[in-house]
Amino acid sequence: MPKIVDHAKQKELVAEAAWRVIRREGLQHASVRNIAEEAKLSVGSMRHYFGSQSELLAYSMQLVSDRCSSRIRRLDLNVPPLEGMKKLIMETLPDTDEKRAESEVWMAFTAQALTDPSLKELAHKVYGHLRYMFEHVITQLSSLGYMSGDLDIEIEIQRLYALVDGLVLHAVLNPESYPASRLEAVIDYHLRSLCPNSPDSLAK
Amino acid sequence: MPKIVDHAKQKELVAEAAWRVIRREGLQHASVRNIAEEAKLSVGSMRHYFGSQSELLAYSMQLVSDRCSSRIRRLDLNVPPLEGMKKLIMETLPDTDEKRAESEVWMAFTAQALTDPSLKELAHKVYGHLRYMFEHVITQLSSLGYMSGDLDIEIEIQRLYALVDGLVLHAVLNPESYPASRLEAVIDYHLRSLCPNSPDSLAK
Amino acid sequence: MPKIVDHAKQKELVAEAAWRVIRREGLQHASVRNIAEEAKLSVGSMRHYFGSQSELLAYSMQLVSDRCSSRIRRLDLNVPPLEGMKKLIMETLPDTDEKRAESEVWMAFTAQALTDPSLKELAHKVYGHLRYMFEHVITQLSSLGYMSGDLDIEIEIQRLYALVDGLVLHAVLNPESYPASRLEAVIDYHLRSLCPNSPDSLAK
Amino acid sequence: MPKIVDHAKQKELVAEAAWRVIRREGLQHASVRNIAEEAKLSVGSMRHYFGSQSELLAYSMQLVSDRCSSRIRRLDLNVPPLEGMKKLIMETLPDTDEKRAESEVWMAFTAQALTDPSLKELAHKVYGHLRYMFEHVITQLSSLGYMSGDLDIEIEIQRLYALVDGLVLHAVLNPESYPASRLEAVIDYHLRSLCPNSPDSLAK
DNA sequence: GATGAATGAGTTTTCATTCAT
DNA sequence: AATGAATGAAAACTCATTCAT
Repeated sequence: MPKIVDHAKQKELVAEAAWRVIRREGLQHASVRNIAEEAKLSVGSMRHYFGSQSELLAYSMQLVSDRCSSRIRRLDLNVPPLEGMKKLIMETLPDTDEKRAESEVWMAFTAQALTDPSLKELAHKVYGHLRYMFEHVITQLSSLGYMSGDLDIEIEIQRLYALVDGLVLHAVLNPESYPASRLEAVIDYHLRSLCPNSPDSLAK
Repeated sequence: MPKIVDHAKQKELVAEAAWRVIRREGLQHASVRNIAEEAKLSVGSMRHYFGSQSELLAYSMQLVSDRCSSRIRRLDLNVPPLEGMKKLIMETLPDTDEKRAESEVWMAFTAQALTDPSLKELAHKVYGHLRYMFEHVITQLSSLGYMSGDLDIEIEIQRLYALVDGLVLHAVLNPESYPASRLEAVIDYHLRSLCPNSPDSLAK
Repeated sequence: MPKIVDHAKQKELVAEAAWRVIRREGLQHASVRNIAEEAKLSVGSMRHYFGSQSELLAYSMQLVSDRCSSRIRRLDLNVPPLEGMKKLIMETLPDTDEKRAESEVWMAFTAQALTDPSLKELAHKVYGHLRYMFEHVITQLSSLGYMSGDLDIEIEIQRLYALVDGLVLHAVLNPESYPASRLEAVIDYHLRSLCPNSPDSLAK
Repeated sequence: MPKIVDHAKQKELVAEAAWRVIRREGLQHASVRNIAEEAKLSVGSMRHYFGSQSELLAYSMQLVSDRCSSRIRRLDLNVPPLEGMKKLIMETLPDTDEKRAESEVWMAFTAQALTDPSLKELAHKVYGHLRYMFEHVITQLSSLGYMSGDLDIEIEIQRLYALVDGLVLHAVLNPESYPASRLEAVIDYHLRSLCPNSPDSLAK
């Protein structure tokens, strides 16, 4: 079914055009017309891929999450546990141009999700997935005995997740103050402070 | 003599109407028309107070920052230092309805600032002020000898600021998971982990 | 395949609707709305033909000039030279309803061009073309030896052009005082006074 | 009654502010607000001088004509007749900054008068006055025997008036091509061609 | 399937005018 | 008398969506 593949590919191309418009002009200018122009398509033919603007935007938001997930899935985790956890975390941070693009777009969608129910659902789903990932990180480190015994697991999860999202926010707003090296340094620092008993060190 | 109206007060009333619209329907529906209706003014008369929509929105964004600043200025800091620092931090977190409202509005504006130069300027200014406040918190705790000696001041500032903004974000997106008590608990926890040598404890 | 519409023809129809509005109500009422209504189109669909009001008005102004040019181009100049020159001149004068319409519209645009840079450019271009035509008329008559030798060519050009534009103005403002016969008489008179040596006479 | 004088003076100041707006931005931007701002008055207080916008604009148009009339009235005509006639004509041409301003404003109003009945009346009245003045010029020169006998008086009047208004138009549109000296040269040239029998010459 | 014409509702902004003080 | 607040209408322009071809 080659047509299907083309169809899916075309949808991604349109969504990426949407990303470019959103980054350049903001979500409020991500009109069907502007996106069609950016994708070099006619307004009419975009309707074959997306039945409405909401559908297009929801797909574009979903694509950000999918791209991040598939990066994480492709990660080689045959490394010492502490470094593996760090790798997971680093995948969510804007330390490359591509990831910076995604973070900017994600942030725009997140703000929109506050008042747009159709986006809100996706925002919550993704929030849940990430929360689950950070839960995994903390429980792993804890069950490996890297963390000191009296730590509060739930708070550590919330602290780590908040730290990461706060860093994403600050890096997006202030990219020049948050180069890849700085983001990595903050994560290394936090993980080290969490894991005084780790036998691995975060070589860098 | 013209009709006497408290110009400044009227501007605040309009800005607060803008907040309500933004919270209810999002920034993209914060049209002059909708805000005028919410403020129970005619569109035309709103122009006496704000010459353009940008001006209105910039003022509304500024007001969020001003409200937070004045709350901080009114704080009674005649308390043990660690508790004082905590009070400063807590003022920025959405632990009341009023502050939740401000946070939601602030988040919408922040996302918009990514692509709107006039808002970007204000976003950066406020970012600088907050960064300075967190710098103050960390250097105070450090110079009081509460923190262990080998901590990296710069990273601690960035970590604290990111943690706080991440918490704001999560609390706004997931208010039911982040009641006031939870926000306070995370902050207490972080401060305690920073200050193993503090003579004060954070009574709760 | 899209609905088939003659794009160029449609633009002319809209521009002619604009002319009618301008003649009836003046340039200041030549709003997009009024022109759309006159053209029996929706405001929105006029945007397919003209991206903005300025574009529409510039096109409408250009059309006046184009119509006059093409009339001149279609002129049969296989006549005695003096009569040929007269025919050129007469094409610019409002001696028919159609030409009166064009002159009225042209005058409205010319006044607007004083303060509207996009129209000013066109006004100057057309001014140049007409000036060139009158230059041609004077130099032709001169090189044929029709004019007396001591005439100042440059001044004669300016005098002829000013006379013609002044007549257009007066005929537009006072049509009942300037019927076709009167306009022709003034031009005949001026040409005769210029060409005492002409072997042709301007039969009338 | 000093108040009355002030009132009249104030009206002139407002009208001159209107002129400045019209010259700078065009008649379509000569709104009550813009004129009030230019005149440094409040919108409300302008209502004490002009009951409506039409009234203000009509007065502003009238003022152009009045200024020109009073300049002509103040003219010293104790000079040879041909020079006197030239002086009359030159008063209507834009050969100084002040007169250029009036001509520009007049042209804007004249175009508007085509479709605005309240201005049309004034335009016609002024047209009549000027026509009368040019009639006077031609009949004077004729009765003095300066002109050759076989001239057509009526056509000469229309020719002179059209020439003058055409020159005004061209000078306003192309000021750099029509400095004072050029305007004067064209008028001198025309008068000389009209008056081959004049004993006076137009010294220059 | 693909295109672009068409539409009507929406946006911000400017405006003349009225009115309370 | 003088001011500026208030209003509702009208302006240009953008938009998502529908539809004929």
